[in-house]
Amino acid sequence: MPTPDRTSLDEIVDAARDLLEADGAEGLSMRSVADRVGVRAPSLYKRVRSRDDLLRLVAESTVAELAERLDAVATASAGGDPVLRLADLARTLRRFAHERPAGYRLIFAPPSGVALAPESLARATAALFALTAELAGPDDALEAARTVTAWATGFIAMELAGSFQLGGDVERAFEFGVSRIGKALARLAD
Amino acid sequence: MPTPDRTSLDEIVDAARDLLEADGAEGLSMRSVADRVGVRAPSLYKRVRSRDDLLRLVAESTVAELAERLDAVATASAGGDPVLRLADLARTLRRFAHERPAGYRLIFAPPSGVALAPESLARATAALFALTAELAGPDDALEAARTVTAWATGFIAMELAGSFQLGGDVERAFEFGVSRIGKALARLAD
DNA sequence: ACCTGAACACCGTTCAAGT
DNA sequence: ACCTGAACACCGTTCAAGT
Repeated sequence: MPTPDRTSLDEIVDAARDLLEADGAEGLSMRSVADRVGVRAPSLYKRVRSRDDLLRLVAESTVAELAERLDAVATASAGGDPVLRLADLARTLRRFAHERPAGYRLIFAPPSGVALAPESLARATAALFALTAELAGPDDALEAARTVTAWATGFIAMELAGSFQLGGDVERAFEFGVSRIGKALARLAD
Repeated sequence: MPTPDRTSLDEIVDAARDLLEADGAEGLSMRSVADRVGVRAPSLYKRVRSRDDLLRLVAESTVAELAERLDAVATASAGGDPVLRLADLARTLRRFAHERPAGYRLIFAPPSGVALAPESLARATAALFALTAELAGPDDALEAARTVTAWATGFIAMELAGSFQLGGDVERAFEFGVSRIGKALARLAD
């Protein structure tokens, strides 16, 4: 005789996401997630294949949210100065990382068993890609997008890890970087 | 009655480093390290405070090695074109990351309980810092160093994580990035 | 069809007992 | 002074038994 469902995949992923932000990756255990949704740990395996699979689902849901936000900013600024639009996009990424550091890290520095679908990351960086094509021209668009993405994710990763230890103004360093890189891609002097 | 030492801190750190590169961070357990040096896991606690402490020691030894390599390259190229010297330094960092990906990640994306001494990272980036001061001038030296470090570590992190999924030539993207950024810091056209 | 308790093989870590 | 086995409180995961 079938029993009524006591939870759902969505509820599990949301609980996992909350635990991840509250307690970090090591606080997200199958037992803690199960506790939060009101079942026992073995029941989770009816809906996810493994803990890594659950982490992947959290990463997918987080990257989809990030993509939406980046798209919204790109749309709102459409037609403006590309160098300034690039800075807007980079600030949006950074703001997202500050709001959801653990989820951000899960996307851009996933543990070995967790891999996003290639399309998911591509969708999130599509707005950026369009902008770098505009800035650097179609021949260098891919290289330019990789340069910006590498800088932004590297900057944010170091910031979140507390690696900027020499003092100075982190905001200023961010603005310095995005402005110089934006201009370099457009080959503008100064 | 004292028993003779059956291992040493150096031997433990070396074993941990080898296990880290061979099996990743999750393969580095106190029991596996103990096995490798021929004692039981509880004995390790005579020489390290915790597993995180052991990871920190591995990170410190790795970053010291990296610092030596970067210094050697910087010394060898002293007096040359600063933009080319910067590219040399960046390639050296990338080569190190390819040789020792797990150790590299431990330095630039350490887990939450593992923190390098501030001086260690500063010492490793000293050569880079000197070069960016030369390129961008003393007023922007810190911001310039952060821009280069962020780009290089971000690029390598994405490469190691397999995040460059749109095809294209990763070597070309690396050379494109370092050359554009180097010139941008020096404010050179093209 | 979903959920559960019990169990297995692992962890990091502590500690009393051995030499 | 160092090393050990035993133990504790955790893991992820499997599986037979319940409803």
